[in-house]
Amino acid sequence: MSVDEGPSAAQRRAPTLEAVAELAGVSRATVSRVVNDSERVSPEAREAVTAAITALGYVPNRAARSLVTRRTDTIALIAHERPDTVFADPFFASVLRGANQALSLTQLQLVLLQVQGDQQRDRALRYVGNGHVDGVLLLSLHGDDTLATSVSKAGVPLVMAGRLLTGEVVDSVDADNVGGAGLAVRHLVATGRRRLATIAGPLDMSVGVDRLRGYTEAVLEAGLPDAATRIAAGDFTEAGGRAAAARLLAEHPTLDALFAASDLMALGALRALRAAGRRVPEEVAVIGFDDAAPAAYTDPPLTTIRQPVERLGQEMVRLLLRRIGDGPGEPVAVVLPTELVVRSSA
Amino acid sequence: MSVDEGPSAAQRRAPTLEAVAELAGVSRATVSRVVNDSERVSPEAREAVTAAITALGYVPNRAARSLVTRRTDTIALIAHERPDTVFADPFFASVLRGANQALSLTQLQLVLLQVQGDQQRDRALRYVGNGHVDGVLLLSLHGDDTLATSVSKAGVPLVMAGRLLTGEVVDSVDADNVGGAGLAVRHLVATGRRRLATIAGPLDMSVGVDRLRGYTEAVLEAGLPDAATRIAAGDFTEAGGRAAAARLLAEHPTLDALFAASDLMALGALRALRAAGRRVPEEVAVIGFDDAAPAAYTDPPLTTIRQPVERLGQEMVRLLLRRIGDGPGEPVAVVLPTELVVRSSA
DNA sequence: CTGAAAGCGCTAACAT
DNA sequence: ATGTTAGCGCTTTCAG
Repeated sequence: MSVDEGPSAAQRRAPTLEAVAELAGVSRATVSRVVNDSERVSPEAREAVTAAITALGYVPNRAARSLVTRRTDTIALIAHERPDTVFADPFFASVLRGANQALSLTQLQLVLLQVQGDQQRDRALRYVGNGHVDGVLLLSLHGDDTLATSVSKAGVPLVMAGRLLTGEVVDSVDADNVGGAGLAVRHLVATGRRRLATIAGPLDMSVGVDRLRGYTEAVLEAGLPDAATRIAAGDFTEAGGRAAAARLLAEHPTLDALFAASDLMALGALRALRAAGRRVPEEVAVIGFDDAAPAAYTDPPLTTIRQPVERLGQEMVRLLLRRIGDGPGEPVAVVLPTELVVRSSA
Repeated sequence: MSVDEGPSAAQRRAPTLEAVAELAGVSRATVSRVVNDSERVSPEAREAVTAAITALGYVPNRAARSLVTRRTDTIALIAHERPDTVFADPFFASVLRGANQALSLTQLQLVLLQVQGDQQRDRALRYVGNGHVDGVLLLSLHGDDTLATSVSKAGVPLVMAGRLLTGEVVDSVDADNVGGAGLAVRHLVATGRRRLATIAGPLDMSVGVDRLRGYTEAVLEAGLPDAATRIAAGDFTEAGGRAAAARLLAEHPTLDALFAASDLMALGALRALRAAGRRVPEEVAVIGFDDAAPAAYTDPPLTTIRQPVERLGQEMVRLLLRRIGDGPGEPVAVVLPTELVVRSSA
């Protein structure tokens, strides 16, 4: 048995302002005022209108409104990813969740713009640049910054995650990656480790750069200059982490702790260590950053530096809303705290 | 240094049809015809218009168009989740990716409607019911079907993932869960296992029901009626899987194979087995369904039944587009094949 | 094949 | 405090 469809929504025309006005015995303008709860409207009028609205099930027509106000009540989330990349990135999903949450307090809608090739890039840019959205959230997973500046140049409010490596400053929200990496190092040192090494992320992304910098600064501060030289590059993937760990292990057989700049790389490191017959954490402690991939899935659970990914999404929206409301101004860079989450005895 | 913002997009008005018409020396109507590449337009006119369009960088104003056509060129993805649920579900992200991919071939935009409480539910329903979108993709993670029927009743084209348990039929795309579970059982039996048990998913979701049914039918067919009684309920989470496995193990200490109806539950089972000192897969083989959670993260990698999650998203969009284009008709239920992916010697 | 004209439903001056 | 009016940019009859 199929669900009864009735007349399609496109056919059965929704009630208009006009209808509400008539039923309430006022003018369209008054109804509009009530709907946008602006200006002074007499209590009686307001009540009559409200009643009519509920009676009719009136919902404002977004298109009509948008046509005159030039606002769209819509913001775009642009995820710029290379063809090879996983859109199913848990980081992305968590940010999305946070953003949606913050947005659910407003009347705004979120549209998703996935950018892969140059063609999609241009399409997204045109879409955004032509007033189809009130603002843009940019998740530039690859530190590719031309999108950010393009959007910004188009005069559309923009908030990005992370920061640009070019030195240009746009509104952004980021986790305290430098501080977090320091946290990891100090934890390892405090638990007696001395021969540290790190698996760094891609250095064309601010997050990769910052986590490496945090590591380096902290090991130097701890009086472990050698550790600052034990660096292997990873690419934020499990395979990359595994390979990097294997290399480090080969070059520095005596290392007793590994800081991986991402959760997936930490997982890879764990595997490499196991494959090499090293015991974790007895022989080699592993600590990773937590980018929302299931770090807790590892066995044993790895100690991690947690960044508040969901909150990051929330803050991005909050900042964007502020910018949309207040207009342009000095760019703001919000930095969210990171946190050490001890999960094993490492 | 901050990015130069210039006049905001809202201020600097985008070129209109009118402008294009003037530059091309034709009427607005002709430009409109060219833009919608419809009707007969003389080659010369078409060319002049095209040139003017590129010269001006014209992009149609969606709001204006939508106002008259009553189409929105927008479809909504509704994810209905209970408060406790993970939006960061890898399944969701993969479906999203697939949907976006299919959509990128069109001019449609995707808006995301996250539904958590009743309030958000109603809001989404009003939004959808009032012609703000041309169609709806429903990811009812919890088998809650009232949303589906509500949307359908509102006359808005709808495609859901999975199927309704009420027996109502709406357009849907689903993986072959029954067949997949059968695949798992036959694989286990073929590799010499005889004392099977299953960790079932929630039975208020079609996916839970179907995977259990597939298991049951297959073990009966294999002449293992006892296996049909060894069922523990899980909730698709790692913790649930772990607890269920522990229970099964306690009741049936001699079991030699476990079919988990989700990847996370398979992971939980793996942990429970390890905690109980059982070796995997030597003593107990574990096989799980692959819902896009990182099943490959387990160590050893688990053999899984893969469902094509990304394609599911694509097919949902395709079906929806067809429905939007062709209008109502007999509901279609697309079933996607599942596949055995052998990863260990289990 | 093309143009003129009439709105789509709403908001925002401007009156009153 | 409320009503009147003039569009927003586009599509779509209807004439020609």
